[in-house]
Amino acid sequence: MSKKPFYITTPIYYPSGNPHIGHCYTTVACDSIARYRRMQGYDVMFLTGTDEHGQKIEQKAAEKGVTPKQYVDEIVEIFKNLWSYMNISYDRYIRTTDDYHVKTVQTIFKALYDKGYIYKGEYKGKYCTPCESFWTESQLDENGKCPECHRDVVEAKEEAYFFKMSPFADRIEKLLTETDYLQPKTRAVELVNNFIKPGLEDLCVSRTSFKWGIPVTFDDKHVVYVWIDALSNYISALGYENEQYNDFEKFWPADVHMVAKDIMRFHAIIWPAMLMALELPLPKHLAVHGWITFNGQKMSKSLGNVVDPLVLGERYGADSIRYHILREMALGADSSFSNEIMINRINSDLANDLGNLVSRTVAMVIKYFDGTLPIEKQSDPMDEELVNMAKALRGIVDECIDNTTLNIALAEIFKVISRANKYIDETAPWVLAKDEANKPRLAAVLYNLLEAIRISTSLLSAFMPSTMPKVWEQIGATADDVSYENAATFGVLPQDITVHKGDIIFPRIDVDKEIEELNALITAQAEKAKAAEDKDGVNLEPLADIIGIDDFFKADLRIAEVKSCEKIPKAKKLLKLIVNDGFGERQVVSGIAKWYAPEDLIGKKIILVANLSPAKLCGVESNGMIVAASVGEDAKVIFVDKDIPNGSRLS
RNA sequence: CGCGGAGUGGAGCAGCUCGGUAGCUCGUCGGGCUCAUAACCCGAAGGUCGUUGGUUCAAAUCCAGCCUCCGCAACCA
Repeated sequence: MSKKPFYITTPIYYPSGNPHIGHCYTTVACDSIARYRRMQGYDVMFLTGTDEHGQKIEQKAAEKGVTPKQYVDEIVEIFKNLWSYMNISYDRYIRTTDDYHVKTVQTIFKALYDKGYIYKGEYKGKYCTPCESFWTESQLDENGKCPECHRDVVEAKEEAYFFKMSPFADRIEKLLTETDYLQPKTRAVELVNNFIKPGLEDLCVSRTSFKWGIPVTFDDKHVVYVWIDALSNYISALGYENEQYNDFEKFWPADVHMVAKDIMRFHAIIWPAMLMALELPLPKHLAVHGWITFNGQKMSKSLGNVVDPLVLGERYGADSIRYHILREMALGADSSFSNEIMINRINSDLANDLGNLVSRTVAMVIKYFDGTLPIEKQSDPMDEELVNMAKALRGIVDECIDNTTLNIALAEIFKVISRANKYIDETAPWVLAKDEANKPRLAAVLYNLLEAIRISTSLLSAFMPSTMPKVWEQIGATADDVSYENAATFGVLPQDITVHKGDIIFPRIDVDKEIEELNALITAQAEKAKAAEDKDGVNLEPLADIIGIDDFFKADLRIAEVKSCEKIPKAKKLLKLIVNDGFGERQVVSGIAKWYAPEDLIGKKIILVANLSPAKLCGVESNGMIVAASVGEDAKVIFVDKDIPNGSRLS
């Protein structure tokens, strides 16, 4: 009998920095599903990896003075260490720099080219430099200018290959709206309205502006751009068009691609289009989860709230972290992370409910029966509810795994654990123990508790693989006792089971103390990161190419005074300013609304790029540009002395 | 009027498809128990379900308007 295959993937992560708890969530979720499927008897292929090409990696490596490969090698080690620490049971780890992957990508690129889906797109095209967009003649506006910003377009300097997406638009729309490919489906409308209805644009799939990528075999000026390079990993890792592996037939199409919402679009539209072009079957499900937010904010290094999963793991154990993120995250929605939420969760569910249940049960078996239950038992109608709940649990969890609702799976398991705690109160074993005549009843109660624990923890072991075996040791269960097959049956443990007192499985955490220490740790970490960045200067853009003084004077920089300023309602980032440049008043639009309120600017003098060609932003005309300094993600407007007259030129 | 989602006791969420007693976890307060990790069990307080109007015998649930928040798109000239 051959086992049924099950193929699940994480995205391949971009190693431009260390892994954080967001990477951790996706990977832990996939790992739990993979483990559960293995328990169920599937032949599982669980793939993760890293996406190692691209300009950003090239730059980062250059800043550090190492080759891109050396740079990624180092970070890949960090990823692998974290996965090993978190007990991630991946079957394969793919790196896009692996030879076999390179071969697959090159073959795919050529195949799409030969089929006519990829074409060299630039030489007849027009390029709008600011928009970084190519346009065909027909797309230009009535004046032959960029249809987006209505400024001059130039013959493109960079030729590029394009992937024709439009032939697949209808099929992709159907895939999103009429099948259960996308989980949850709520975002399908958004995708269809934003991308498919307006017409799928052809996708630029090669670059000549950087070298760190997979060369196009038939045109070595070009490297393959991220889409085809990265997305192909899901099939190259199975040996599609390469010699490294040969289980493509067995595992494709994938059962689940799990991704965070920021890359949903690529997996919902581009990836299916590629597969359609290659005439390959489509994956069955795309499970999209949200971000882990920190106290409601998106995690970011500059906010100093990036949580290092390794630090947390060392303090509380990998399984506690696994449990917390799996329990908090609902499919499709963001979940809020904070040290307090996490510690409370660990305390109340793992320490108080589960850990304590094991502890008190084992203690009673030892106290009342010297560790070994007698064969003779006496059941009671009172037992039924607990027994039935435990027996039904496996079916419920199965369903949750099918639907990728891991948080619900955990909630259901903990319902049984909770019921078991209640059962102790109902049966009051310490009362039974007072009368020798009640021993058979007492033995039955304790046996039922051990069984409830056995069933819950055997199912839980997919989610918390390292601590559950410790429980089994204490309740005296063998590997066979805690198998998936036995998880739907009550009464599997031997009637004369012997338990063993062990260490506390989930120690209670002192909330106040830990939060204080964690906050200190995070602050220190943020400061250290900041200091390192300042030192390395990684925040600074590289210096631009040398220019002559003539080039400088091409830009006419003038002092101007802000007369009035208001927000542009439709735009989030834009302010509309009326400035006096000495000659008169003009309207300028600037993308600084995030950092400046209109009243911060009125009356101030600023530097204006006065001879910039006019442009429309969100439909509002802009004549010129306000000079500002970029400080990391932020922008700081350069204010100048009040005494300088309007219209003075910078030279 | 670009597209979409969401507003439910102190916090986080479920319920809304298919109207009929507003539910869960945590927190708070009170009680119980003593097997256990100051854990466990029971009970209570606390919500006009964003707002206004409509449909209906009956609206958290259906319809319309409005307010607020969030995401996507657009947009840092």
